[in-house]
Amino acid sequence: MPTLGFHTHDHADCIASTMAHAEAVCAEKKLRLTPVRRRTLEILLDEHRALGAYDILEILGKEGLGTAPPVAYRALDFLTSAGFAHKIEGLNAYIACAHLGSDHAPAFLICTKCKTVAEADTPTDTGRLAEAARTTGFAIERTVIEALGLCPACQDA
Amino acid sequence: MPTLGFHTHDHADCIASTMAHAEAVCAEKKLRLTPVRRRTLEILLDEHRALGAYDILEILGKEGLGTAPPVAYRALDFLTSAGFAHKIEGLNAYIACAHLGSDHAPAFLICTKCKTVAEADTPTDTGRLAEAARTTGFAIERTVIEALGLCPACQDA
DNA sequence: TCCAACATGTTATATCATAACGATCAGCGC
DNA sequence: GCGCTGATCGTTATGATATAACATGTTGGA
Repeated sequence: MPTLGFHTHDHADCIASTMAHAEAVCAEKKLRLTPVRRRTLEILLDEHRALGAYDILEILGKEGLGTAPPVAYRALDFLTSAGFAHKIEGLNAYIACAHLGSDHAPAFLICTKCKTVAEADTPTDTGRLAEAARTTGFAIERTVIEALGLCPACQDA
Repeated sequence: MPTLGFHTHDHADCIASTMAHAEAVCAEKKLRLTPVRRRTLEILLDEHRALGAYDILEILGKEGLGTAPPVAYRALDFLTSAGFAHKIEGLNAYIACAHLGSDHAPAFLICTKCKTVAEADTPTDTGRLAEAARTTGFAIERTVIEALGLCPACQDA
């Protein structure tokens, strides 16, 4: 069942619980949630929308955490590899994972106006892509499932 | 029923029939299939795999059809707007549409090694994204549905 | 014929991303 | 503690993708 995000929620709690979860996963898997990585994840969670690598870099720079592009890209690589964040290919932007903990093939509804993103998780082994892959012998490594459009709020405006 | 592309086929015929179809559509919709646009579509059909805008530009340049990036991007914008080509967001590359004529939400199986792309068309009003959009009031303008991985041939190699 | 819309040519620049290399740091066996 | 090893970081430079802006040319209809 998809869980979606165009609604209000306890934001402070969602940040805190996700950070706690990320720390637990890092401890378990011997990953290192360094200051830059931690802060990058916080920024993504805080905004709750898709951010470009250079948007993040600008914030990191103001806080003295680095100014060169690789700083942001390395942090984002780590977060996406660990499953803590996803890349939105349709926007060349990044977003915190809204479903930490489940092994998932994320699907996104992306508002092109306000850049808010709703994440709907789907099983990894069903759906048209999985079916097509099975019938052709294709080995899926990664899926990109995105819908670009306008969220309810931006349609009204 | 998806039609997929990791198999041999009559390539000359597939190019000819697609070009003929494109011309018919342009005639009907009063679109202008100019030399650059026509040649760009031919290039995409000829390769039958995802090509970057600058790959196309290089070929166009050798043929005297233009050397500056906007030449390629404008042709690609036209082709994608008209539905004759699609952008593969996961590769920042472009490919000719394999299902000209049907109003479709394309789904792709993309080999990251040889860049061959299989296009499976799906109805525009079903599936998880459409369902999620309906339940949230999201207005979909465009969908990006891609699986990146290895095709049968590249798995063996 | 003239106009308006569309298309093209060109320069410059914006945006997104990574290669490469040396310095530094954390964990680990001794 | 010492030194090894692999991960991480800081930095410079560059590569790859994409568009803004504006002048010029072309097309087809009023």
